[in-house]
Amino acid sequence: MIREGQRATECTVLLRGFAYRQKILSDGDRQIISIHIPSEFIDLQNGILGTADHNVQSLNHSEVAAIPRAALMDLADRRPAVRLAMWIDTLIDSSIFREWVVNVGRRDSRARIAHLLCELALRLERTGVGRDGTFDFPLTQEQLADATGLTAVHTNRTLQSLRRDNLIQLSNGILRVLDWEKLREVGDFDELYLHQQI
Amino acid sequence: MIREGQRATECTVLLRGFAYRQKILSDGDRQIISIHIPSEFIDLQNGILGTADHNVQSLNHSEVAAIPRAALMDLADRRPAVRLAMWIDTLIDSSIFREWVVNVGRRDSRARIAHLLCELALRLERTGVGRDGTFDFPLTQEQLADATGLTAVHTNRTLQSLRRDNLIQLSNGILRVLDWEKLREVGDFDELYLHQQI
DNA sequence: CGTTAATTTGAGACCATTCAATTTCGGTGG
DNA sequence: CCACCGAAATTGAATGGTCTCAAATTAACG
Repeated sequence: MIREGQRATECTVLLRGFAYRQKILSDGDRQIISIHIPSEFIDLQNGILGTADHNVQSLNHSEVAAIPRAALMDLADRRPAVRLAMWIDTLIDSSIFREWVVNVGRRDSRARIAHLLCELALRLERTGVGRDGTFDFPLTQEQLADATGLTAVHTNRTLQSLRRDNLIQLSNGILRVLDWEKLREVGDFDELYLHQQI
Repeated sequence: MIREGQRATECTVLLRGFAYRQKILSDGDRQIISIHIPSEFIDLQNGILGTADHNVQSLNHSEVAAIPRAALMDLADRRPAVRLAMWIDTLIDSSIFREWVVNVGRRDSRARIAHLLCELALRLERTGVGRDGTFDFPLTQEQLADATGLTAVHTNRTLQSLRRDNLIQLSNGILRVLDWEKLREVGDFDELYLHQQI
């Protein structure tokens, strides 16, 4: 959808499906930097900064709305409320990155994955996708690994351990959270950083 | 300087000295999320979001300017250029976080530290602090460790390995980059993400 | 100088990786 | 509907990078 180094001419909002942002290292390894669910801006920052510093890919069949950069800037100039909302959107984005730094920097594999699952489940719930602790979750284990800084093999084993403890159920692209409280605890999850309290 | 959960009433700009932002995990571990040098905003995002989601600490004796949140917002409303500049400032912040996710997520200890040193050296150079590859660098090895997701012990050994290869010199709070190109290569460093090209 | 913080060193343990092989799953064509 | 295929998930065993714990050395500072 967007390639690193590319000049931004428009901004896109994800309407349906999942998307993710990633960076590729010189040795071919990759790190997934964020995962996006419907209704989220996926490259607002590129629109403002001008040059993309990372790639954006769609995860499954997805649908986006592209807004010309100029139109967006014009809107921002004329509507203070919209402008502030967009700024806040990018700031929450930023807050999530900070938490991800913590996640990959200081948590062990179980906590990393539990934390990521908590975050996504909560965000999905908040946007009304999925309910009763059941969500679409189209990430492969390899993608999950690249998002948590682990290998696919170890991600597999860690997921098994979370399943064994009856914290989650994950198969066929469907995630079911069986024990919210425990999962939160394992993932050291505190949602303050999502800045979602209304 | 700022404590997690605290309501923001003012924004601060760092005038002298270093500062850093950190998050403390429930088990007491900590992750340093960013390091700030003079002339940078250290909590603009808190000013806009309202609640701090992390702590900010000063590293050495430092000096800051505190701007009342209301005054800043007022300025933003009346001066489009300033407003955009502030937005861009927070976006570059965000871009740096993304790179840090990659750094702690997918690079080994040598690369992590080399990358961090490259980033800071470049930022210091750009703001005119230090020259000839020589910079103030007041981080202790423990803080360096918390910024790279390593332990202090391993950070020590890794620094020794970088010194042994004549890439850097680091002691008494002074960093000297001896071989820019090699250090860049070891750290897999590409400055695009700093968005500093003028 | 004395005291505490910071750095350095050593050895052993462990979490996560690597490499390779096997099994399961989802989709496709005959 | 079954056979087939590639992708994804799973398993095993060995390796290795980083951690842990503890002690020694050096630097910083009043």
